[in-house]
Amino acid sequence: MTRPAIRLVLADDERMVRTALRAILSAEPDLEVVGEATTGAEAVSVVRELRPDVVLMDVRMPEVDGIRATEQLVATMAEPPRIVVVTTFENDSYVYDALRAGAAGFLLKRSDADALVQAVRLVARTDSLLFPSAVRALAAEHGRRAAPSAPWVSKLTGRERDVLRHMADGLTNAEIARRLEVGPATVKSHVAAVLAKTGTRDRTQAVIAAYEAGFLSVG
Amino acid sequence: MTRPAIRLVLADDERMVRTALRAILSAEPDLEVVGEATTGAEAVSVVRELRPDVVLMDVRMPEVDGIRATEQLVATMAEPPRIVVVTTFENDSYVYDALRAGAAGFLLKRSDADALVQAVRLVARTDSLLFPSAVRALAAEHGRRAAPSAPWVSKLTGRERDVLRHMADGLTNAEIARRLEVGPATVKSHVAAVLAKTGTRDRTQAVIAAYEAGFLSVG
DNA sequence: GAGCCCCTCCCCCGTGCGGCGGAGACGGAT
DNA sequence: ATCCGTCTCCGCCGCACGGGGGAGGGGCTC
Repeated sequence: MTRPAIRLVLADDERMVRTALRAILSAEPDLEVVGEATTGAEAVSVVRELRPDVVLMDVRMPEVDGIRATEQLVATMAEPPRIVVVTTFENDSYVYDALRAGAAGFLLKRSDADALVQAVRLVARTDSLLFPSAVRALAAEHGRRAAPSAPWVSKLTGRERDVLRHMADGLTNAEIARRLEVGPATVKSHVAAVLAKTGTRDRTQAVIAAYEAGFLSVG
Repeated sequence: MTRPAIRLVLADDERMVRTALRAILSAEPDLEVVGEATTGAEAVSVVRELRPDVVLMDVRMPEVDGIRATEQLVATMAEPPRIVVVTTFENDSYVYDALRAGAAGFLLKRSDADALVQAVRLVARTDSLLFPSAVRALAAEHGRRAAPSAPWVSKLTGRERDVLRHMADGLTNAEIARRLEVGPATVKSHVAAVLAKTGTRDRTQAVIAAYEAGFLSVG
């Protein structure tokens, strides 16, 4: 049963992460890391050129993020590779976007080496298992809730949107800070900006406004 | 690294399917089929008794179907096993129900032996991989449209509903007290009860829960 | 280079909020 | 007659929150 090795590309802007992933994956005889990328744009070109079987794609990357890179690859390649989106937190709203963009899998950075390797093998070899097109359908439907939007939506900066999304998950400022990997004071600033722009007085009203404006894809 | 074998229970009303699954799975040294069931009801009792690591659960079964059996197991067991729901068609609406019921995975009957084995190993060993809580969230949301209201809704008293509605209007406790013509302390009590019954931490989370449960008339 | 926006982070301060642990009154159930 | 659930209300406490008013750096445009 000697199959050709599974060819992998790693896309992550942090060298340490790439190194760690490479170390884990290269230890497996049936896995071969054929390329790396440090930005979303680079990921797209590297993947187009090398045509790997699986891509481990970080969400957070300079220039073009992992979601957009995934979108582009899935949309433009005849036979796109299986793309596994890697992130730190499972409740990240990125998840939905990742699935909608066409990601085949979703992996947490805190996964152990064993899980990582098995996940790679799994997505590489099969297309009929854990949540295949069904998930795509779910995510697509989720996204179809693209609502008309309220006036204030367009006035929010990128960071403010991030913060509002997390507010709408019921997180405290401290928790949001941890997830966004910034200081609590920063989150406070963004929250204040969100409250001002949404014309609300506290986080609860802001979340209500978000729901009613269809800002959240749930609505 | 000799780990204890992964203990499996197969639940399927067709003997042929069980035999086939058993043949495939038993060929692997690290997998052990410890029990079988032919109905949903039987699956529940067998699983409760044997406490396997993974259950392969057919959707279509006599008496109680696989979805309900999954629901019951996940809801009632302290440490429910990983339940992989098995079906024939991927666009089956069962998929959504399965995920919502708490299934850890979803497998198509046309999967080859290799995929089956790997899927079992994967769900057994890890809980942080391909589409974890995110899928659950998606499925839950999907279900909300079809079947509104959450379990906690019916448990709220009349007054608690009143208070929750006003909370969802973004009012403070003092404001709610004025509208309901009661003391602020009373509102606090009701709010506390609402938080307890909705399993939320603060009013923001409670409002989110209300929105997502379709508790509000306009949502 | 000046101006502007965005993101980051800091201080102080008042308070709304939620947890904890009560209590009295009413009404329906058995 | 007793019990239980509901609604009403109390005090105390700690903390997360939001307001006010900043500061510094990077990136953009003009």
